[in-house]
Amino acid sequence: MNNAEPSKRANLRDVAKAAGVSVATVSRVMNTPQQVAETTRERVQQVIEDLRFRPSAAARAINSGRTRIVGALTPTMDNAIFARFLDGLEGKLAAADLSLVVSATDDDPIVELRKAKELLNIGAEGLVVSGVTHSPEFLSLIERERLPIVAISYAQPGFTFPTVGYDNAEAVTMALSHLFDLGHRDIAIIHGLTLNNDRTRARLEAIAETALPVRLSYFEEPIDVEGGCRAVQRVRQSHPECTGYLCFSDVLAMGALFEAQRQGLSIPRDVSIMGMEGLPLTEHLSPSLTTIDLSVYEMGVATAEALARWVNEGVRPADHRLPARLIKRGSTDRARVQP
Amino acid sequence: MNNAEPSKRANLRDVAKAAGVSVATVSRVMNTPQQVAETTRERVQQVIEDLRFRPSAAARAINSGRTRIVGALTPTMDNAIFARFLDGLEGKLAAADLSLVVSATDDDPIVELRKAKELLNIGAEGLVVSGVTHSPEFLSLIERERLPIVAISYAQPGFTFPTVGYDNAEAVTMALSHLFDLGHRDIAIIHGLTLNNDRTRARLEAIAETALPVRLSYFEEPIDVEGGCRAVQRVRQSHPECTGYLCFSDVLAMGALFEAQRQGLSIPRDVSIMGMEGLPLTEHLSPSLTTIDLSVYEMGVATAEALARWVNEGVRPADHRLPARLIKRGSTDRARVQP
DNA sequence: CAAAGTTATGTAACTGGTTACATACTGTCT
DNA sequence: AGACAGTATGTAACCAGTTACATAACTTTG
Repeated sequence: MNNAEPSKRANLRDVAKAAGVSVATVSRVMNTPQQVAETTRERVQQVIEDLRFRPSAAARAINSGRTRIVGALTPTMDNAIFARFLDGLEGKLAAADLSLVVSATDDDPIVELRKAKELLNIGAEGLVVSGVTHSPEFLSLIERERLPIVAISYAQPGFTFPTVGYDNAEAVTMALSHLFDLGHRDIAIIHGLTLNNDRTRARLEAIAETALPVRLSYFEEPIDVEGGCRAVQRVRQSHPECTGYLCFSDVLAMGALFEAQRQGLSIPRDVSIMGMEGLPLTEHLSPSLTTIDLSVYEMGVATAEALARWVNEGVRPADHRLPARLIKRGSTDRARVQP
Repeated sequence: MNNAEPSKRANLRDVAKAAGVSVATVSRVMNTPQQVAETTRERVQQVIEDLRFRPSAAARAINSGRTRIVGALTPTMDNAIFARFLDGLEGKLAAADLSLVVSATDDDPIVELRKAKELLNIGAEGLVVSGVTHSPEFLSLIERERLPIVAISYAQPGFTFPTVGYDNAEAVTMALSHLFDLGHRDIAIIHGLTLNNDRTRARLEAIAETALPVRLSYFEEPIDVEGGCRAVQRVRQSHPECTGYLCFSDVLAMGALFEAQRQGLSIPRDVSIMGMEGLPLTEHLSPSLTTIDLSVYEMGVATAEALARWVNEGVRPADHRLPARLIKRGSTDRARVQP
């Protein structure tokens, strides 16, 4: 009575044998059930359930050439902005029956290339990358594989791959103008590392070309709250005349706000601070943070739609430009009259 | 002269033919190169490069039975705590040559079951889930597939699957004791939705069993900054006598802090507020937030190590209990003397 | 009632790798 | 010189599905 089954997973042949039909019939029950007579279909279904048959993804993939997997290469996940983006991305991809593999690049092109290759090795059918600057090896890899790929956080119609993102120049100009309109003339630009980050560089270039009569000073720090704090310490030391702090990220802006308050500054009376991104959190700070909303969640959704159509239907998506919108809140106000 | 190649991707046979060797030799060049004579190996390597040959992941998987993919089912990604966890998880998994597919369940067991099935369908070799409460269908699915799986955020030795997490009861008791030691007797417990969240429920149960002579009132809100704000509004209305606010999440605590300050309360003079999780951000708030550090990043790393060993080497990991540590900061202090 | 059409099912080739086994070649030892 | 070991390579089966084509049974039509 020792029913010592090897307990191996059942395959198509096992099901066919148990149901007394051919493998083709079982395959049809699963893929085109209307082609199978009702009695046969029900019998096969029953066997499938009894044997707990689950078709092998690999075997399917080998025939269809499809894995239904796409990959996202982001600098990190531990950053509110990418977390929010990925949340939007995953939700919409799942609706299109695609699975999302995430991979952090740490803003290093070498890591990006390596991880992109790994994604291809596991059969990713499409990719999401951050920004439009990539290593030549990466670009040629994508090109020769003819891989569907979408670049995010950067609106650049006509780029090598479709872009889903905002116009960084427009967004930063909007921010600078806001401070200018409030009378700020000495402005500290607090930004993330420019190394391997074209979004930051694009914003800096736009700022550099401004026609507004403002005096700018620049402070580079890693994009975390700590970085925002340190930036403000540096601003206070080297450029205490600045009355407007423009941060290229809400995270930096939060750090800046906290540190400025810790230093006894009243925001916005003494100094105006603004961020960029539009994280939900910023609304609840005291004072609430003026920011440029970059619709990050929507970017995730739009990216998923674009990539899903390309991967599933072969339609290369058009560029998708997301609006940048000034959200005026409590952390910015008219500049104090200079002494 | 029209060299109209169909430009199909090269496969093993193509490479073998072009190099004038058998498919077995090409396969050996890729997997056990030392078995192949040097001249042959070099010739084949050259053809592989010329033809841009990339072995099909599906074909490999069909033979090895391995996909090198694992899945993580988290309630959401758009939450600092899971983002940080996933970041640690992905990094360590990548080092073990495993790819991470993420899937948001929205704390809904039905979605969890559906997405778990989808992960199995794409061939996930292992799973990460949040907490130890799951639908019976989910549990039996895991059991009959004998799938390596790790539950996080919950230390429970002897549970159906290995757990990597902290002791929720210990953590919350630590928090409550801290407030008690500071003289707080009327304490508001601000927590996330209990529905489908066993971490929250475990903390509530531990709190309910406390021997400390304190008067507790409970406020349930979604875990976001907004929720923290609303909770404080409710506390101020219905239980203004509370001097200690214990939030089960740093995100709630931030909202609570902001709202309390907005209502003109001085923290920690009028009210002490504390969170749980130990997000880096909390250190920089004004006042800095007292919290229970739950080593979330480390949890990601430990989970990756546990799951990677199980998936790669077949070794079912032991439970891994992470320390909960009180980080005393500026947002808590001695309770005002009651009038 | 035979020809034609429809429907259900089966056979076997095919996808792209891996690998057990067979074979051919080279060198060593007695 | 012949037996033997060791190395390099090839042949073909195999993994678990899909699908083109063949076939059989049954229905419809002239």
